[in-house]
Amino acid sequence: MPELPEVEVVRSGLAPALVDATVSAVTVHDARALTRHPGSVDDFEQSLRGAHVVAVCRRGKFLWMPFTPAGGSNAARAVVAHLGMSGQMLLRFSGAPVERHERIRLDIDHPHHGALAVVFADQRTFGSLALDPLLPTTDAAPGGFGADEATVPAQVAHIARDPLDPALDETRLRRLWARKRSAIKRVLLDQTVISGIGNIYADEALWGARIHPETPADALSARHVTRLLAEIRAVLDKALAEGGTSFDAQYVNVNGQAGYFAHSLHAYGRTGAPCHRCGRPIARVSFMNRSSHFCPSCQRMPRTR
DNA sequence: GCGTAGACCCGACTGG
DNA sequence: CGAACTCGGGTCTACA
Repeated sequence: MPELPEVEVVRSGLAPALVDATVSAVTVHDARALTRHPGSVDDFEQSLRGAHVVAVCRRGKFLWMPFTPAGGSNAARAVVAHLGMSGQMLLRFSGAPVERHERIRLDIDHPHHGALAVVFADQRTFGSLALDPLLPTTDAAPGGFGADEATVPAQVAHIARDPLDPALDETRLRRLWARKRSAIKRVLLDQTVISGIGNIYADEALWGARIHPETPADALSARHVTRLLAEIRAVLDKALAEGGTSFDAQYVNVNGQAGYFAHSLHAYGRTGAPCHRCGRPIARVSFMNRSSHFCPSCQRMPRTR
């Protein structure tokens, strides 16, 4: 469930069940899901058993759950979750059968919802869970969506704030974009500049702003940048409202349900189909070892450099 | 030249 | 044979 809207769907689905819950058991089916955990599998299981979950937070495509350890006092660490290309967080009843591609299961007890299972399933294993220390944010603002505390996990510290974060530093963002000679699409995908945008929403936002994906970022006018930022926010908001983009059963919410935004796409995956603005066919080019979709007629490169 | 920062490629997987 | 909503480490280049 990879980009910001899909990850936010997961965050908001997990929060009611996980905030205030206590972890009763941890089952690691596949140690590859812990490649980003600094300690051993045993350390992961033992540190988490009996832990009390304080919040479910998100910045860009990263999720984290601050917790107080069994018998502990304050939340100094968090479970960091990244879904990679195919990760899912599923909420199941206690004792539910092992899911296809299930990598890790957390059994939890919630004061209102009772016993539940949180299942991390991941076909391609690019996703992971990890325990990570919480560090203060450099701007003293809350670490991300769903966070009250001004902290982020160490693994998330280098990730920029996302377009839906009120603490996003737009001045810094404009300055960074103005300095980059790389193609704007590449820059949109750089999570240290602005986070949460992946291949789908980069193509969609550039289509909406009528900007060619290979336009050098520093060639964009202030007006282009304003339009692009507005399109980014609009497409992410709309995708979130529609439950995210689901092409297949891979991208689902915590209850296994797909989102509807795939029906609203204008560029991504529409190779050869008529542009919804001008009717000319959407082009697909290979770019950075992945696909870029755009309208060659509506999205022109600027004439000057 | 050295050291550093930025840019970019590629591998890490499963499976339609 | 290799589509695919990911990330970061290694490596190369450019420059002070």
